[in-house]
Amino acid sequence: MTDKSLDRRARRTRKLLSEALFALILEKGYDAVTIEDITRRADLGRTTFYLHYRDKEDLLLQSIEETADELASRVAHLYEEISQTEMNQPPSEPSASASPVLFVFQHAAENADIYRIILRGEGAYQVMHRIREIASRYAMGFLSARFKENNANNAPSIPLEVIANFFAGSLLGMLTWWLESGMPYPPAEMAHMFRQMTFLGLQQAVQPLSEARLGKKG
Amino acid sequence: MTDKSLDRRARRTRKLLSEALFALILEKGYDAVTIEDITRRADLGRTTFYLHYRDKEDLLLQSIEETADELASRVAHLYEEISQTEMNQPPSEPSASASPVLFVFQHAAENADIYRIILRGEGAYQVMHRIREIASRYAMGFLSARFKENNANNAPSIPLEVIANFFAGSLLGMLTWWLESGMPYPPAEMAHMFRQMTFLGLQQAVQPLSEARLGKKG
Amino acid sequence: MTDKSLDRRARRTRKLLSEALFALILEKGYDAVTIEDITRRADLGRTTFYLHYRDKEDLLLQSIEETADELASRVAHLYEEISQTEMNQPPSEPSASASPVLFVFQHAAENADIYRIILRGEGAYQVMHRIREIASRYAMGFLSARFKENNANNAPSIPLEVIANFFAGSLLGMLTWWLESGMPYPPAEMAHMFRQMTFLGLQQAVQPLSEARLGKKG
Amino acid sequence: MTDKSLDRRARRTRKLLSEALFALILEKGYDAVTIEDITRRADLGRTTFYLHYRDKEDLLLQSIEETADELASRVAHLYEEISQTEMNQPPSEPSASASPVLFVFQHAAENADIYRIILRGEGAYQVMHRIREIASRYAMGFLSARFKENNANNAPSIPLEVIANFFAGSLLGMLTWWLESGMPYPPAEMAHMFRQMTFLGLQQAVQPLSEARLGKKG
DNA sequence: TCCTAAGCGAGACGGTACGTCTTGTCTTCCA
DNA sequence: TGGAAGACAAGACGTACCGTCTCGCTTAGGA
Repeated sequence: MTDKSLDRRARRTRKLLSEALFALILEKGYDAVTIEDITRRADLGRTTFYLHYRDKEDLLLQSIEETADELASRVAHLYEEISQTEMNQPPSEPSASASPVLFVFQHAAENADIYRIILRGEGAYQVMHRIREIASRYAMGFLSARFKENNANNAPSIPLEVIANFFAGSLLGMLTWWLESGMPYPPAEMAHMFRQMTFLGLQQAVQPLSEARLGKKG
Repeated sequence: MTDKSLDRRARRTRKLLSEALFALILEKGYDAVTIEDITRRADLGRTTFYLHYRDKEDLLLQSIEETADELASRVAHLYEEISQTEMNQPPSEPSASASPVLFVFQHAAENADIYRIILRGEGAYQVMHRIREIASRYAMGFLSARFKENNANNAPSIPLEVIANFFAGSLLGMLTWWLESGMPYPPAEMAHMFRQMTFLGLQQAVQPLSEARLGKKG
Repeated sequence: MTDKSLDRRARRTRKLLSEALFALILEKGYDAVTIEDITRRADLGRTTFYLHYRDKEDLLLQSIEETADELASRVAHLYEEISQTEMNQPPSEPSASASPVLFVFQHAAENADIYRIILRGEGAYQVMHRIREIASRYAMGFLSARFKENNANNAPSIPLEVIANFFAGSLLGMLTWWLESGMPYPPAEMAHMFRQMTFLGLQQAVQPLSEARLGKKG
Repeated sequence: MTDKSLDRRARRTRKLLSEALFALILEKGYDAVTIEDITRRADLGRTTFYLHYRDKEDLLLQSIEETADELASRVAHLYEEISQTEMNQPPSEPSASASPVLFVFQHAAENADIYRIILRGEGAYQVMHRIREIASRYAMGFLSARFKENNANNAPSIPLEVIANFFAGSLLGMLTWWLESGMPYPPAEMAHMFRQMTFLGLQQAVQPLSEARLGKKG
């Protein structure tokens, strides 16, 4: 069954099903959602579900796939742009405009429901894993490039793998908290704060005036 | 039914059940574990399960409770000690010995199975939530104390709530990755790296020589 | 769910179930029969049982219904015939050919298994009750007609209700004994003996020669 | 565990249990009664039940035993008396005073609850069977004696076995109907009507004036 | 215009797990 | 020692979903 062979009707059916699933997950949680719940909500017969999906999980994964793919490819694009653009700029001023971090917060805001579902770990541990991987892989690439540039012959004080996963974990953690709290700050601000905390550290965040800190140090 | 009224036999039964559950979750994943799986493994009758727990979830939660409580109370203790001890020390040198962060990594190493289950979000989203809260609440208290000390009249550049959740998210992210990767570094090293990345930022991690950074800044 | 809407498959399933039930009741007694026994014997899934019946009792009752209805309607037919035919004949010669009593014994012989189950009171006290009512109601109608014909202005020495129930009780008692003893006499003979005992009394049965009795009476 | 070894306390416990059982059977029917229902009603622990009885059925049987034994022995006594007394009396005048039939109705009236339970076939098919046997055995003996007396060399027109079972069936049928209808006639009247119907036949009952019948015959 | 393949609804069916209920055994502790 | 309390195994119960299947209906696009 090629995607091409799907006529309009089938496509509509699939859309109805995935919308019903998302709505129901947010209402009752993934586990409590029944295939019949889904088809009843979508006003379809239970048999029809199995005409299109193997599983509740299959439906969820396929429904999320699109969003995840979009995120992954856009991040990849941005990463390439940045690699070329920022190469010649001081790393202490992380790109503000087209930053992948900003993009992620924007993307999450646009697809808040789906992100909430993913980040809650509803049903599909794998999806969360995949998102985590996308983030850490991006960080990995970015960091290794940056590191090579700056310290070609010194090993980093912290293994890149650790840094990448720290970065990914922080990002997912921030996203989760942000979405669960009802997105109390705009994406741009979140991205800014996130970059500050990530790159400059909490110390600087707690002591806003860099002079204060440097003064104490000196 | 007071815990006190539980005689030795009942206590043993409960222990058998929770051990069986942990083992089975790690083998097949929470969802795939059946009540009968559990009782068969524990060599008990299925009815007996319902004599002690309402649910598979009830068993999991009660079994985790202990570990979570232990963690929470120990962290609380450590926090108090630190509040008193570090008050008079420069914040740029995070306590290394009795640090709560170190303690968490140690505690996770000791209870690796349970942590893995919790952090995977297996079955109980709430448990993960609770752990996240413990972490962020601790961070909140710690940061607000630190902030008051240093900048009594300046608002922090980043809201404390955001910082606390960033901290909690990072910690859980690190723990998750660390446990899923088979704990490739000892707890002490993890705690050290985590503190570095968290407090001093990734910039410093990528550019190991503090001179380099300070030089660029200066 | 009309009987009409049941397609061939469902009808077959129901038949398999009721046959299995009858066989098992005769093997182990109603109480000892398990739903799973029934479905295993019928080569069906246990769930399928509940698709068609609420209960073991529901299955039994529905399965018996048919037989009971058949009996009731046939008896009603016979009763009407007799009412018209015997009206003009001396009541001292109970109809031998199309007698309802004979019919009942024949019907019981044809459906021996079901009758055995009913008369043993296996599981369903109500069924036995219904059969008893069919018999007593028939007798009631028959007797009241006969009585009016003969003694329009004299009250019977025994209340008709009592007579009718005596009749019904005798008939069921005879049937029970007959079936439990392996039907040692043919239905016709049973009907004949039953009519003799019922209408002419045991006295006559013990003293076979009518002369002897009449002589004593006269 | 001899009956002798039962001290007063144990005897009281047993009595409480059997009373509870009877009450509960009449309330909800034998099948619906639970061991715990019984012990709760008797204000005893469930374990205690098993100290005295194997089963719910065991309790019922043992509780009924007494009544059944009493009936059987009294009927036996009466039978012997009658055998000696009525030998010399015309059978057309069934003994009215100390008749076993009358006794049975009286006994049933006195133990109405137990009889109702037995005759409904509640739980113990065997008990009903035993009662039926007592009745038919008695009738058997009585009839064979009577028959020998009157027609030593003629076979009876109806096998004695059949007559005896007819008699027993009629009696149990009458009793059942009588008790279920709330005993609408006094025992003596029931016994009288029963004897009339049984010995003289329904024909006579329907046509109260013996002349009418004899007239038609002639 | 028909006809024909696909989407779809209805619902029987086998299967697995659930949580509940009752039973009968056993052990411990109390009066 | 009789009884109370209650843990436990065993197993049937009725329910809820699941995924498969068969049977018909409808409906839109190609002959």
